[in-house]
Amino acid sequence: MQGYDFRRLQERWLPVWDELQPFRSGDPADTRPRKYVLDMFPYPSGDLHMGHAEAYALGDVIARYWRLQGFNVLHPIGWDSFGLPAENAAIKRGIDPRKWTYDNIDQQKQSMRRYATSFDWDRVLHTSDPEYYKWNQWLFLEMFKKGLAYRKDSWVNWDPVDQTVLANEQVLPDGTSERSGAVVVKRKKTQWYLRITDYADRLLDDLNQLEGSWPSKVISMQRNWIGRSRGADVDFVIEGRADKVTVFTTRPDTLYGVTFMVVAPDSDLAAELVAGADPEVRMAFQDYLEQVQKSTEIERQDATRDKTGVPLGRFAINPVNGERIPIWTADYVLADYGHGAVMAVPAHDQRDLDFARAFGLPVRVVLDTNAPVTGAVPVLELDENGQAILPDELPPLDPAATGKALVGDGRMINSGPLDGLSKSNAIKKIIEQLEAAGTGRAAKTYRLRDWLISRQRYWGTPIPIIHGENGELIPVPDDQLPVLLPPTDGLDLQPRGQSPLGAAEDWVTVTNPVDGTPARRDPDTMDTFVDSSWYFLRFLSPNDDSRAFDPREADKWAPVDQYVGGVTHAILHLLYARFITKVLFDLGYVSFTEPFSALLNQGMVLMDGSAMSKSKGNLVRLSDQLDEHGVDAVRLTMAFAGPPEDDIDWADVSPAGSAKFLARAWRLAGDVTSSPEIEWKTGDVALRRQTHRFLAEAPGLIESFKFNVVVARLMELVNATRKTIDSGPGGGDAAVREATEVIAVGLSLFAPYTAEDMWATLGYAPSVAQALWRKADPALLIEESVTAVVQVDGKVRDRLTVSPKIDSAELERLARASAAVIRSIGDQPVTGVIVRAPRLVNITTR
RNA sequence: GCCCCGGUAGCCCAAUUGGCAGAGGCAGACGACUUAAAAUCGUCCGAGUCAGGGUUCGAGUCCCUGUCGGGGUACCA
Repeated sequence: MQGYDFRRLQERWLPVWDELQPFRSGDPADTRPRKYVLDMFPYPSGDLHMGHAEAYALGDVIARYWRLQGFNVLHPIGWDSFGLPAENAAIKRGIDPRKWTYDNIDQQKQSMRRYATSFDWDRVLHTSDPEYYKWNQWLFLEMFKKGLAYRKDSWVNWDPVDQTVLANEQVLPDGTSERSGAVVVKRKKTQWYLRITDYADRLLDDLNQLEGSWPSKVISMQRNWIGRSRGADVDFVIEGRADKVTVFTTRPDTLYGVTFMVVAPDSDLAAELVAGADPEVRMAFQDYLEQVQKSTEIERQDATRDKTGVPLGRFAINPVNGERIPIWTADYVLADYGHGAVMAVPAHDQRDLDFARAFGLPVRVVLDTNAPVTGAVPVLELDENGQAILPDELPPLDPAATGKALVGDGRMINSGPLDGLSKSNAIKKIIEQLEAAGTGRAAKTYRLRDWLISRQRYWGTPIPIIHGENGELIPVPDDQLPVLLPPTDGLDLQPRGQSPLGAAEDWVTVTNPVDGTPARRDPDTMDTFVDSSWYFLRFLSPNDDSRAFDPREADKWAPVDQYVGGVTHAILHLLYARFITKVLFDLGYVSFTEPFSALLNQGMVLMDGSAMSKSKGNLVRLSDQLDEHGVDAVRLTMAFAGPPEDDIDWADVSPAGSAKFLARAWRLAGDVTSSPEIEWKTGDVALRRQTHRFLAEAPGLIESFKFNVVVARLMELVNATRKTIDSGPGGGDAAVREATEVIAVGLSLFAPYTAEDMWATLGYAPSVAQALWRKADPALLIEESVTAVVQVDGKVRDRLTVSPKIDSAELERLARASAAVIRSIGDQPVTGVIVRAPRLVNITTR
């Protein structure tokens, strides 16, 4: 007999699976219950790498597990194949982005096949196929018709390297582009947006449903990103202006402490207010605005930077006390948050205080934070002698002098009718008063902004809008979809800040479908996150050319039962997919509001403590690993390395060790000498118990993603079986066959080639992929005896072998009779006995 | 700055959720087989759970403080 040779196994079984196609899910006569297991689809840049290998190994464990449990599992794969890298590669090397993209897809497809991923290859999709992006355009037009897609002239994030606008979500916290790494700048542009802010409350509140099924980290990141704050809108009369200006504040209780107002320099409001001011003021404002616009996101977001700003020479009237306050402009106020204007309360807001101190503006305390809050237990500070400092001896509250805004709770002062109230009571009362007076109301606002989806690049979905001569926006009629991308011949794809499509004259020039007058196509393409926001639905009927997806299939399969992917998409992709799902629900196309019922985030694969990269010289090539250790060993290593959400440092794990274990398991099958018809009952009881304990435990471990523990249990079972063969009843024992069969089925989750070969050696055909998980025999799970620990004062003094059914009184009697226990108690009085039958007795003497 | 997560043998990780700290692997040592080596098989070596305090009959597990590491977020009114 030959030794374990992973190359031979791979060559033997791959053609068999191709022939058998055990992972097809589309049989309408299939009556098994269904599960939808989805891996995030890849972007086709080059071949698969170690990160893909981890993600797809783990997703495959879950898909194969549910199949073993008797489910019809939908486990599809496709490619997120639009996007800038294809276009940039095309520019750099002069190849058509189509060729680059589809060549890469072919390569990845072959690698996945070799990697033994259990995908349903009948359902493959590529988002760059016209058959796919047609439905992107359909979705866009559905949203356009509902007012959810709209154009807006606004300051946008501009990537000066890729020469395109970016969504807020694509700008990293350090102000650089997540794609190109360039420092993002602001430009004013008319762009297409999707009205995700209309869904902010639902996107936030529905996260509660996902609690427990999604990683809490992702949930909190999404909550943070949506960033709902509650407070009040307050209307301020502006001198010399008919309309009031509304500001949003989370601290309406401090309204009596307002000493000035600040508007965002890049807001329409600032421009309008300054228009009526003196020429010097206008000049100063212009200078300031230019200076602000020149600054990058990085500079702007540096909170330690000194406050800057200029007065606008205009005044507002505080609605609660009639005070006249100056209006300033400063870039610490953002144009697109709230109303682009704030009421400044320097005594109780650090930013306002910094600004007031920089420009000598008044500071008025309206909340005494030294005063005990009504109903609360006062916390007194102690002096150096440990004596309590009484409130009236505390240092005076003077933020103007200390530079520290008073943000705590306390008692309202200098606030007319609010005096004496606590912060939260004052907020309630002032909102009532504002509402009664008609000068304000309770309000909430969000950090989330509308989703900017237009891109000035070639390799994406054309936006299906025609611009009429008079600027009207006409949807491309349904029967003219898809709007195909023009060929790249003669087009200059070099980024120049305008969509290359605009230069394709034949393509861009059309007649107005309404009145036949000359018109032009919208030259922009969509953000590729639109493509990936609904692809999980297209998998359900990938070849349906009459609609985006078949709602009957959606009722059968969706939402996705288990989604698997990297935490890098915690905000972007997952938020967009949730949003689009809710839109499709509102439009009546689906009957659920959340796309992914459960989410597993796998960690990253590192090398020597950091992410792999060519420049760091720590790149581990997947193909090298597969050549050296084989597919099964690499997959097993991914599963065994630790909890799936933890990063794997390839330097810490041992694919060679995995290969050794697989060889050890595989040899068991060759040592089984009994036939499949053997009577299990005749087998070695100890091994049978262990086998059935594995059968009972493994499902719970898999379902809680403890793949590493399942592998460890398999190792134990292999060790025990080996022992039974070599130094027990031998390879002819029924328990050896039973254990080896269970090992083969268990291993099929992680190491399909090895498992398949074992299964054949054990005399079964055609495929372990079509086997089922065996039920554990309850009779074999009952232990005959257990070890009871006897403690004295918490220290273990004796161990007793007892029946698992022993009652407390009997166990206590045995424990107190133990010589070791009696010795250890000595002549101390026994003060208590805790009995947890059948495992533990603790006798206390204190 | 704010929010969240983590620290268990030299290393990667388990521990029925408050009940004997060790399942598994890597590395290491020794032995068997071999002319020898590899492969294989067997045996062994190993922390008292980051530090301090608290709750409890009992704490790796719960609470507090600190520390180290990781992540998210940051003029969001």
